[in-house]
Amino acid sequence: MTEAPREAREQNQPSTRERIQGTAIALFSEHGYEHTSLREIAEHLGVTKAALYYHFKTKEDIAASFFESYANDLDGICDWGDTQPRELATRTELLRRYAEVIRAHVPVLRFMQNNQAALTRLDRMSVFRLRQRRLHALLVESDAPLIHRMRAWDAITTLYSNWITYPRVDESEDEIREASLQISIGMIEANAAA
Amino acid sequence: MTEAPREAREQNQPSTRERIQGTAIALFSEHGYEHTSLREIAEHLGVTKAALYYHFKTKEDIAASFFESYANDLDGICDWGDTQPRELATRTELLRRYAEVIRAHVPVLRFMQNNQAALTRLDRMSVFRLRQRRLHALLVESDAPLIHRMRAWDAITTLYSNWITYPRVDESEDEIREASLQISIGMIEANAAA
DNA sequence: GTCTATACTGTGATAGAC
DNA sequence: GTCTATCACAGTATAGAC
Repeated sequence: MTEAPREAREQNQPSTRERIQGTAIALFSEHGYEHTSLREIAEHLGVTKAALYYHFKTKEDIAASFFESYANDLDGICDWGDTQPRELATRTELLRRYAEVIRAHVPVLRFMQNNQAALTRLDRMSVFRLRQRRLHALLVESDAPLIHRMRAWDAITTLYSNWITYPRVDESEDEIREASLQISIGMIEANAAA
Repeated sequence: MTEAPREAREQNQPSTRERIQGTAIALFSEHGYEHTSLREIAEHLGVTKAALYYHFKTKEDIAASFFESYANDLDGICDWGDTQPRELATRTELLRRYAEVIRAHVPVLRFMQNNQAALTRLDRMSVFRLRQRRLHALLVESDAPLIHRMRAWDAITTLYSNWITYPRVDESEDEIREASLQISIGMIEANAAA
């Protein structure tokens, strides 16, 4: 449901695999990963538990499958970054593009934030962090002072953690996003100014 | 083990309750909360599962008990902050004190970061966030522009999230802590300058 | 007050028939 | 490709020994 069909064989109906993903992410978000049973997912789909095990090796494997699209988008940004000069303008543009990717994957990122332990188990967290480090390497020189490297790291984390943890009251999603981006860009500008 | 004895009755040996806490936080950190069974904890202590249930209502209750000391320390900071003028010098000092509290509770905070979902279940996460918001209210005026309020929020989260998520290589814990604090203070200085 | 013995329900997972 | 049957083990609960 959330995810666009990857291989649209008949273009008509989502595959069983995709239906499982859709139901799973909905229930995981509602009740949490650990408190959503496979029986529950199976019942929502009108199949048995064992049917799920045909499509996914384990329960954690279902969760891990959510990240494919996000990881691809992030790779795309870094690929672009590799072709650009290592200067401030490139870096602000990288952050702008990353903000867009985040925007398109908020449910997945929120799920990740809430279930880091489960994802670490399946070595999915390291895949995520590896990409985060690749982006980081584009935002700051590796021989820069610690505080510069750390500020670049914060520029990345700020961008999605505010979206998830900042205690909103009246503000719209767009306002949050815009302010996050401004703070994030401000941090690498501070690096460039020094 | 990690926690200082609260009520030192005989001053000699830790109580069973404290022994459970010590073993639990060690095993939770090693294998993760969800993948540590009560049987495992009980076996390490040479008691039965049921004995754990005498001292704690549920498994989640064990995890929740870790936070008492941290919460108290954070309350202490805010109590002090309430007596001070609402100006920049107070705010940098608040961050400095908070950094010290974090330093004393890194294992607990790391555990929290990794198991947000489990803690949300027991309504322990909201207790934590409530205190975070109290500190936030001391760092920024409630009618300040969104970007200022958000920057104050980032000043708080940066302080402990860098400690946990920043990909360290050679840097010592002290260097990380010092750099985090500097970035954090820089953010509320940016607020004051505007 | 502190613990053991025992049992219960529901979980993720597997093997093998259709 | 899907289902039935079954598994070991999880968290939980209670009765009762010391």
